[in-house]
Amino acid sequence: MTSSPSGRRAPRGSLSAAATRRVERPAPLRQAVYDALLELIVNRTLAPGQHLVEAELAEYLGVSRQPVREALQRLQTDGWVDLRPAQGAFVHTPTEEEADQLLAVRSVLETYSAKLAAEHATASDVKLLRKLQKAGEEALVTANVERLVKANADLHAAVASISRNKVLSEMIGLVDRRVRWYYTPIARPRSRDSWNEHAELVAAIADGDAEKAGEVMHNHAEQTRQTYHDRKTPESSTDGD
Amino acid sequence: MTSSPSGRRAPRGSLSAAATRRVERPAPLRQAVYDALLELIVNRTLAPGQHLVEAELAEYLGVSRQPVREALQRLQTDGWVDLRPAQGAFVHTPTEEEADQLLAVRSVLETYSAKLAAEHATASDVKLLRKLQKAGEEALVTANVERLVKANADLHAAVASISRNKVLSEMIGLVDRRVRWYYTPIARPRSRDSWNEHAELVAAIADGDAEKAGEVMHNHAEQTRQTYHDRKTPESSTDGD
DNA sequence: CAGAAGAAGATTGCATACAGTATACGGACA
DNA sequence: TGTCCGTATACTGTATGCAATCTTCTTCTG
Repeated sequence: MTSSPSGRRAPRGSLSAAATRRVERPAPLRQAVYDALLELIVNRTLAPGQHLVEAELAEYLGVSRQPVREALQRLQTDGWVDLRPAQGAFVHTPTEEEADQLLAVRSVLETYSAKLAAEHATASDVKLLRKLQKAGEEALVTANVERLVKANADLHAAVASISRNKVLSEMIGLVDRRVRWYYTPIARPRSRDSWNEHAELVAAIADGDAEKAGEVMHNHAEQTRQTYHDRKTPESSTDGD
Repeated sequence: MTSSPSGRRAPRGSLSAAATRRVERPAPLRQAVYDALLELIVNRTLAPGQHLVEAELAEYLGVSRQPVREALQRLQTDGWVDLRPAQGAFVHTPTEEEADQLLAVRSVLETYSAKLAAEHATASDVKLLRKLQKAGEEALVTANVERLVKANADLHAAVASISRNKVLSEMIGLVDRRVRWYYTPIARPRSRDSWNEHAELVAAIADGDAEKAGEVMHNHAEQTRQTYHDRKTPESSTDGD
């Protein structure tokens, strides 16, 4: 838990492997801790409402409390944990209301991002989208839930990226992950419809039809929201949105 | 700086004064530090690009490095500083591109919030809006820049609050403050127009006309964006947006 | 004189130690 | 027997110390 004996930087030897954007910077431990904790929260190892004791997390992750605290700070501002003064961190418990509000905001943001994407998409962008779409369809036929969820997230992220608005893109990323967190445990069989809508979306973007793209995305998002509300009989689980 | 001798909680004597929501919680130092640093950044005591040395800030604020570090964490995730590994914190330097992207996102979010506000506004909500509008108009005639800026922020915040979507409201708050930070140093004489548009907005919300409210807010935001781009001759300074 | 290697200072990152506060348990008293 | 109070324990909040790293200045060499 204490100290790694030697250095932790990548060797400076050859420039050959410089393909990777940048050599891992000193690799702040807090970032690793943040990722680890987020993973634990998302996959529900740490249940909503659970009290996170710094010392326990620190020991579990093999670091001191300091990086854990810093990670918890970020997790709070990103909405994953609540930090009650003098009491500590608690995994955030999503409410019905909050989930709906997030879905609403996501709808607005994604609609806009789809519009922008249609305006800015290059040929290679469209190519990427089609590739992701194909990956999704394949995951659909193999009924591989994990791949399906990932394909879905990738496609949406790609659209956001193509919008060329970084601020927007980051915000969508944040909102999206939280929505998925709330949403995933709820089984729903919307995958086929969902990917049909994706196909429509990609087509609209390829055409550079901003209005259409926005409309499709809006309906897509509202469908998801509706599905969320309609859930009553948790059928077989698949990806969604 | 170190320890307050006695307790800091309010006496439990009578419940009469329970009007104040909650007794001041232990008041985490990091929060105070966060507020202090944000203030210093916004009013440009800490210039964009400036290197923030933890030890200096700590001494200046009369605390140890720890709370400063935690505050810097939050400031980073909120977009006010950049935290370069092993180098420290630097006040974020806004680029043209980023400012425009923020303005775009804000436009989308505020438009939506105006729509929702029109749908949810109660009589007392409208009353509050009219009061804020009046305060703005008064600040306008007295040409009190500071009051004008505040009145403007208050009105927008009120609309966001009336939308009854907390997630949205918080997001707008975040984006708004950053926009204002980029925007304020640029002189612009849009106040009169701006408050006329505000009046229109309030009227639409009072009518419960969501479409109209959204449209007015959209135009309002796009005007601001336009003004931002058109700035060439920094005329007399006033509030804006 | 230009450029590179080296050393010293400054600053971050992480770990540990201490103090203050909240919660839980147990006993005394009505 | 129930309630209140006091004590003990656990955990957070803050401060300090140390090692690793980055920056800058100096000095040496071509």
